[in-house]
Amino acid sequence: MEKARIQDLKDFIGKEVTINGWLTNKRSGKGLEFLIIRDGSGFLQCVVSLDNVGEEIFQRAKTLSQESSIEITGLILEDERQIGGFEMQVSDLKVIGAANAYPITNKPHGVEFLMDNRHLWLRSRRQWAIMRVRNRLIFAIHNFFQQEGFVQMDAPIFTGNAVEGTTTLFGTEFYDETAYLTQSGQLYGEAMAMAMGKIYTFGPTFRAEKSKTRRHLSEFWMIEPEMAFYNNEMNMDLIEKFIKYIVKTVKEQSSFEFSILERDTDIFDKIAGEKFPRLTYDQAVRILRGEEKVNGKTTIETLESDFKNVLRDIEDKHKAIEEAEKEIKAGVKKGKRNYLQNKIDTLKNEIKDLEERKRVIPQWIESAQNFKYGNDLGGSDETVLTRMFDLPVMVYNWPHEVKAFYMKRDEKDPNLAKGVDVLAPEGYGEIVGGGERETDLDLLIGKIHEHKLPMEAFEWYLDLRRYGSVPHAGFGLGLERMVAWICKIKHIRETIPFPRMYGRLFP
RNA sequence: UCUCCCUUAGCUCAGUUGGUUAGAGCACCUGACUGUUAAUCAGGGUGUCCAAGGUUCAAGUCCUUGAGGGAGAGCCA
Repeated sequence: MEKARIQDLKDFIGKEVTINGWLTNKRSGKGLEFLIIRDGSGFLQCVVSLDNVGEEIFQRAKTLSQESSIEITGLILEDERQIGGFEMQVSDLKVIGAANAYPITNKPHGVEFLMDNRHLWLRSRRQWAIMRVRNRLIFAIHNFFQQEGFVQMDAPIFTGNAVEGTTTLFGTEFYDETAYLTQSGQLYGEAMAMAMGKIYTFGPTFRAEKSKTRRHLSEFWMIEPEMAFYNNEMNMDLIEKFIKYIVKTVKEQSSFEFSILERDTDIFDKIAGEKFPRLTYDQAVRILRGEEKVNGKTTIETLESDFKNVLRDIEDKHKAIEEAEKEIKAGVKKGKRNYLQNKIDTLKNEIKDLEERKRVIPQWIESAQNFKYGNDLGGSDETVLTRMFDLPVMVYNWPHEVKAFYMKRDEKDPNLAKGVDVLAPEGYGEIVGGGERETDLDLLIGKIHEHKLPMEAFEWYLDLRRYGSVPHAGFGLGLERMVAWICKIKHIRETIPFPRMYGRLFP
């Protein structure tokens, strides 16, 4: 019997095939078993009918437990109602490996339980979809840079010194010396760019920040392009072209995954079609404080109307809960009661989220109004800024004090550095940070002193300015933050197969 | 490092002003139902109420300390 993967079933309509997979869910009727199987490439409902297969195979199907691995054979039919659009009329079923009391059921579980069972959680439909999008994203990123004539390079993971002195590093042993796990491949990227013209790194990055937030990992993957003969303007053009390419490609290739994730992809069309707002830091601060309007509204006005909407939503949901509870009290059938109880639970969770927003929006308003010129943008400030545009927002020309030592000083205003941050919409915040690099040897040496970094460790880097220095620029993109935003996942821990974060080293 | 919240059955949770024998759904098992979409319906039993100490006639419930987890701030991609 010919074997097939679920993703290729369109070539097997009306034919009999064998599929290897796992049972993900099961429903039953008299003389009928509906097995929902997955094989890694998709999902398929397989119908086992007592009349077709006989008593022995039917019993096998009836007692099959969740996540048992099987070899299943049958006729493939088109059926638009089913997941994936196909269905199998089963003629044979073999059990490869039975699963006993699989811990993750088709009902809700808590975060801690799921994280402890991450090795199994990856089999679930949502996690499957996220990992598939991640895969597509990685491929699209490589495609983009290869098409643009970039050379991929691997930067070292062991490093002898910090790139940005402020960040905490993971120390490790390197023979008789102390080495640190890399927190950026950028300096090495600059060296390689002088050899290749345009390069990009794609590798793991480690930061020992004791951050317990939804946007932080201790180990994450970063893409860092670096281009010779590039200024910050060209850099921003490239970033915009890059993000437009990514969202367009991923939308085309992952529609099934996005439907599982219930991700509305309309915003990707807007992003691919419209020009990204580019704000100087000064202008971003004015907008944030409510001194400058966007589309006729200030941030304060926008947030206050958001706040009112939140209050109204909370009230509506409380009313809906009351009504459902009344209905249950009046006495309904068990099925209806379960349905209503589920609805109430969902509403309660939604209210929790809304209460969180209700608590937080006034704080955002206050922090935006009182924003101090010269500071870096905080998490809420980023959310507020992007809320005004519903597009990725580029903020450039920053006060040089908040940026890294290698950032190029603005010729027109020595207080500014030619860096750029790209803020993702929908509350996701900074996904890209980059800028033009300092080429002035003396300024660079001064900055290394200022940041109290060990000069001898940077001699090789200074050589890049001594031998044929050119204007150059680049940026860094956090893959997991990108995946989180593209999939509209709340927490970054679901965007990488086995997250390493503060308080989590297993499994 | 700081602030707030949580910890009750294998899992998700409810448990009123402290008051008798701590509950529900799911998972699991048995049966019913010939097209189910988290199928449904009937039946079946399970607890170190996170730990230690305290208040009280009486603690899952109140207090103190500790452990684990979550959300946020700072820092950052």
